[in-house]
Amino acid sequence: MEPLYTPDGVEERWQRTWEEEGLYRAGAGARREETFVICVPPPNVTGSLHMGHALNGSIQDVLIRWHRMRGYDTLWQPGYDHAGIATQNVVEKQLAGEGTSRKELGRDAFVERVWRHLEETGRTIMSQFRRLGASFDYSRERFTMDDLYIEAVMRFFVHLWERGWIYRAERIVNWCPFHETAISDLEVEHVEMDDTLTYAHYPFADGSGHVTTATVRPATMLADVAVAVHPDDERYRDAVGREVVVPYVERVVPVIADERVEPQFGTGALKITPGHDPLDFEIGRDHGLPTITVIGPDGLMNEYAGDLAGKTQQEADEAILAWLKEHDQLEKREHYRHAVGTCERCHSRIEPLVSLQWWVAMEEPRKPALEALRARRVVYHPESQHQFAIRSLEEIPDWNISRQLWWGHQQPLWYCPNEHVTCAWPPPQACATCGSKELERDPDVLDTWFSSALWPFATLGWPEQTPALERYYPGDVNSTAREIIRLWENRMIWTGLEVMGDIPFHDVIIHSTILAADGRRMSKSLGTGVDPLDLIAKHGADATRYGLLKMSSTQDVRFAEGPLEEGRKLANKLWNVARLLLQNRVEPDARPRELEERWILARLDATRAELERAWSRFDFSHSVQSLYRLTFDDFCDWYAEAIKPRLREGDEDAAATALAALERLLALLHPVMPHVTEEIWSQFHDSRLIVSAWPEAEAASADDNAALQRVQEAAATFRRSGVLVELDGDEKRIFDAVVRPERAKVNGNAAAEIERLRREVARGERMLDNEKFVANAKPEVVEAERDKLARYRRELDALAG
RNA sequence: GGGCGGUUAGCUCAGUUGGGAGAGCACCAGCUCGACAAGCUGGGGGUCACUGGUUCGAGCCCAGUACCGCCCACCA
Repeated sequence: MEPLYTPDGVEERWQRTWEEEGLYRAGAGARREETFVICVPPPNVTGSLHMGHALNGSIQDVLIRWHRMRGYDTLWQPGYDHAGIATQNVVEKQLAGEGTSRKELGRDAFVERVWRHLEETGRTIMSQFRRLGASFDYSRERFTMDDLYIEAVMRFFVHLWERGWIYRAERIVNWCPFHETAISDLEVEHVEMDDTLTYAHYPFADGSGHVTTATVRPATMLADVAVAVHPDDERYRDAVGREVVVPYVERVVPVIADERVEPQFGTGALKITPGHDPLDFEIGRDHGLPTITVIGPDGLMNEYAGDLAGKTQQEADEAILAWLKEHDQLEKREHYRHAVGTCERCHSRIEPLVSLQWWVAMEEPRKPALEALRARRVVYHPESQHQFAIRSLEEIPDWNISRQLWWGHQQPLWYCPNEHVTCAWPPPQACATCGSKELERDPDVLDTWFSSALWPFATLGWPEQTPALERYYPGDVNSTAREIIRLWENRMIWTGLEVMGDIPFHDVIIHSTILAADGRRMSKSLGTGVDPLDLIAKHGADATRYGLLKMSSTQDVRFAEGPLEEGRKLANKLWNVARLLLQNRVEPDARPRELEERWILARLDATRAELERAWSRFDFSHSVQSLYRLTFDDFCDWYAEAIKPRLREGDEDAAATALAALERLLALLHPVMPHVTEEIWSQFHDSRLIVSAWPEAEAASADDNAALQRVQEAAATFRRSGVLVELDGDEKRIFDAVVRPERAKVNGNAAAEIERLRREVARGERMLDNEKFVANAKPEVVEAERDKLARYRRELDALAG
């Protein structure tokens, strides 16, 4: 063994070995009936490992490896999401680069092209996860576009249809003019943009003056059907009920009153354009106004735009502005900064568009999920996110599930010439209503999240009642980032309750976001991303896992390399103490004989308890800190130093107990740092640590702990002041072994130490003289103060006397 | 505009029910001891964002202010 631990080669070797020996497989090493199941948030099939994956992978792997060692039948389910709009976007961009487009290719050729693209560059993340040491059951990899998975999606759709929860409605939706598809509210990204607010006169039809409205999109005036004001707005009291003339198109429309108009904004008069604005759509609907559409799905002015048909919106804006100027109806234009909806994939400006879409009515399906959250059968961590998840379900809108895309699950809906709709799977032979055989399938595909919502049970074989589904559903934990609570987590809960009759997991971990060092989000487009694979290459997978876990918490954290270096130091320290202890090849023996042996076994057990407590609460940051302290302070600095003289004398008991203690230390560290621990383990075991037993709880003696604490305090006093506190027996022996007073060059300062103790004594006396403190503080707090005062007085006497 | 979180050492962050202000890194000084200089020992460094309140006692509880971040949102 070399003195410097280098993870290169070692880590890859174990990753191969574990997988080849089947130790990653579901159920490997199981010694009990209970299962422990996590399904990974399926990454995009075209994606590559980023910091979020690496952090989340580390968290999940700690839980999986810990439970595997505890003997559970574990399954960590891997797989990929087809990521409809994202993947289609990538391929469309390629086509654009080749001077062609999906429309030129046609649907079948395009989908073929996507598959080819995935064969070349898809499905790479799972191998990157392997390099992190993630112990997925890779043999069970699933993809949302696998034939069996498609089957599940279709069957689930039909199930919802039969429940009567799927309906078609014409509504205003978020339309992406680049992808030419509707997207859900959750896929819209609001971005602050500079804009211009145009104030235009709408003359009264009777020629007596005008009302002024403000808009950022003059082109939409062509579709105006009213002007609305707030009912309590004094300025427009007389205007309500009269008629105005819309500029350019010179259409006569009413002035109406509606409470949803904000009197403070602009002029307080709002032009109503139901075809192109969500608020206007609602107001128009409630007032029985018609809907006019002048912008088409391609973002250009359509045939209802009269002489502006075929123009871009910008051209239409300019034409209308020119008209307003010419007719002296342009009041002013002013700079205006506001949030504009954009497509989160292509960043095109969202076009609110009235269109016919399919929806899932959420009123019924959300109920059991809400109940499960309220009853805390499913709990989000931290608590604030649990409350958020509940609020999200309380306010959940109906779900627009159809997307006008080609890459995805085509809806199992067919239309006959008589306009009947048939929903069926497998594909029907005839219309369910009229029996017509002329069926045409709905071209739309489903929202990507529709298939993701089925992940916990579809990956196990649903709708078939497979043995895997029987055994591994429901699962236990799900771990993810904040932003997909609504998109994914809540949906898995209601779909699980709906078709499986049970929740998919009982705990949801919402982990921190790792920000770039400057506090901005890590993102490819900003160039602020840090590649986890680079970190692994530099520090090793163990150190990277350690560092990321250290950075995990409930709040966002700025990325720093310090914690990873800490992890590397820990691996190296462990490696070296193992070198020391493995010099004496004896059988490990866990029967402690001496004080320091009883003490280190007690410390190991205390850390075991701390880890169990922390991991049960999904607190990983503190757990790795416990491991660091245990290894450096307790194991190396005290225990290893204390037994060195005995090892030198050839004390076989000391060597045997030391190896037993090392075994436990390796076991405790394994879930966090699997590679270095397995490598050391293999030096004195034929078995594999990954499937070895997690240490059992042991009884510990408080006296041993107190004795060691006396030695540690004596050491601190000696090092600070040069004063030797009297000790005897084992305490003296350990003190001599660790501190080596005969060789120590103590730069102690007794005078300063005496001064320090005097201050402490004075402080203690002040507190205990304070009657209100003694009367009001908890008895144990007062008692602790008395103890401390007594100790400081004792030490002061020893030094000064 | 609404909701949530943050502000503690030069940096990244802990601080569990109110009672000694901490860790790692960085910095300074001293140490080659039977594994480890990627080591060991010691040290310097803080108005716990600000203002007010409750309390014998506040980093922690309450009210407010400032700044930062995230999520949500139909002020045209």
